[in-house]
Amino acid sequence: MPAQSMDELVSLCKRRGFIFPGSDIYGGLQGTYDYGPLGVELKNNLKAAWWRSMIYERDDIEGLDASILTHKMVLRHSGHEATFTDPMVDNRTNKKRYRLDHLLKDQKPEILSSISAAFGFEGEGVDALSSAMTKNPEKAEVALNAGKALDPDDGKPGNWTAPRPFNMMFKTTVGPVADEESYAYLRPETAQGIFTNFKNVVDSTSRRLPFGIAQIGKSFRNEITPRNFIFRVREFEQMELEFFVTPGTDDAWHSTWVETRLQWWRDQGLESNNLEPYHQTKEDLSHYSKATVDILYRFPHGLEELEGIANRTDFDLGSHTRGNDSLGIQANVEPNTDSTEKLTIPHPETQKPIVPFVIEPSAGVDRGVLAVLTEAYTKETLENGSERIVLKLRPHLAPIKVAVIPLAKNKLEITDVARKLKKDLQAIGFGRVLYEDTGNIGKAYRRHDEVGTPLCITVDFDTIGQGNKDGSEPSDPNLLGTVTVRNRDTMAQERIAMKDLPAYLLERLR
RNA sequence: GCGGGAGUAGCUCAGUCGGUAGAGCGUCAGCUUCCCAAGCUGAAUGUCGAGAGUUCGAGCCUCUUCUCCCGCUCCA
Repeated sequence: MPAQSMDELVSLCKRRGFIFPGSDIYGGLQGTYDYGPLGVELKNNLKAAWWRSMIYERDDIEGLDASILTHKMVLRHSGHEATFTDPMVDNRTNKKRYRLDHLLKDQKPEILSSISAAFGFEGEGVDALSSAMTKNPEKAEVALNAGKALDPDDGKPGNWTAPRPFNMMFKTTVGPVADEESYAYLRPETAQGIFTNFKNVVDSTSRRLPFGIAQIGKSFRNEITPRNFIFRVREFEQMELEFFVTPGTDDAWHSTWVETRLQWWRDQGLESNNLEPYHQTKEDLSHYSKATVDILYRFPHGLEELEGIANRTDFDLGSHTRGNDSLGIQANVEPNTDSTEKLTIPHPETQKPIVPFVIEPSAGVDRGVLAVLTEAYTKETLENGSERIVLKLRPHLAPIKVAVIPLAKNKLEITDVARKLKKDLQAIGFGRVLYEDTGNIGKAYRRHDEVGTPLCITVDFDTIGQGNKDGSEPSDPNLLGTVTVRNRDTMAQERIAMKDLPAYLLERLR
């Protein structure tokens, strides 16, 4: 049974060195977490598994690592400057806070028109009214109160503040002079770096449709309320694929990718009944998307998004394309005279330049780590009544692959063999091997259960051809040069010759 | 940002009326044991989240602030 509460996971992560609060010794910085010695291994393993499945095991995807600092024009034309700046208003009476456009949409028609009249608005539509009000906050405050806008919570007229922008993107100054214009953004998603490099990748790899560009990297969002451990944080890591397809084939590719991604998460050890695809409704869809399927996972705090697979149509490449009004782009894109490029590729049949559609499977690395930890966390009651905590991680994700344990830590003949074995196994290169000599053998096993080490190898007296501590009992000559290998999940042990270990381990740690 | 709860050793937590800082587990060293958290001896680790105030004296009372949890709000 997976972890039931976030608290027990947080505690294990801190205790064993997976994840710590960011800036801990100064009281912590909200929405930041640091990965410790075991956490970084786990996270790297998860990313490596994704990269392998995208880049190495397929023939139609290229890799990329774009910079985090991003030109403001990129995020202007991507639509983020507009949509990531939500004007908020507060009701002073009951202390509730709303997005201005949401609040307006909740009003009855007659109230909406009296607000509109009080503001002196002459255009059409709630969104236009909202953006007009955002540009003139003082007048907007007067209009909201004069028009008696109702609070959706209690249905009474509120005492409204002026709308104030809340920017979800982190800005930073670039260069020595901090003035109005010398700023850049920390990217709010890795995707834009892929779109801006579309032409570079196509030109340097001779790719033709369909093909994808994959990237893993940090992104930053100034979340209002970071919450739930590493689930919602301000600095996080994404694994994103932008898969470019011929318009018309996009729906089929979208379904294909949903299936592919679900299977990948199952391969990381997540149980099917804890994974749930969710088809976003029209109201949920973001500004760029034609259809989005979320892969939800049953986290300790609830069923929430692990990955989103969006059909972004030709919106992104279209938006970043110079002279995009002449290319028959299907998405509703703003004219672009800032970009220097046409982000097009020949149509596979007509060879005419087109802006392709893009399917985007976008997964959160940190959320993935949290899901994998949640799923793996297991509390078992043993036959003797004692309890053990086991992280039943898939071997390819385990931070430590093998622990080599000398049965007696003060017996040189044994520790020498164990140390040499550790070194030899490490050299094979399947991941981290640890020499473990703290406490007694049972303690060592339990410690490695708790961090998910799949196999523990014990060097004992038989290994060195000695029946017991002082050699007073005869040793079985067949056991000379063999060790015991103990399985994390079953606790069963096997006797294996040291020379056979490399093959044995490679087969089991894949 | 609002409302509620919490913050004391690495973890889980106790701390009475305001009067010298505690337990269990864990960690480290040594001994012992030698295959599933056994035992013995010893040790380290606390600005009691931070700052200010009241007081002869504050872990405890007051204020400010930070962080975490729950519920709102938000969530490309």
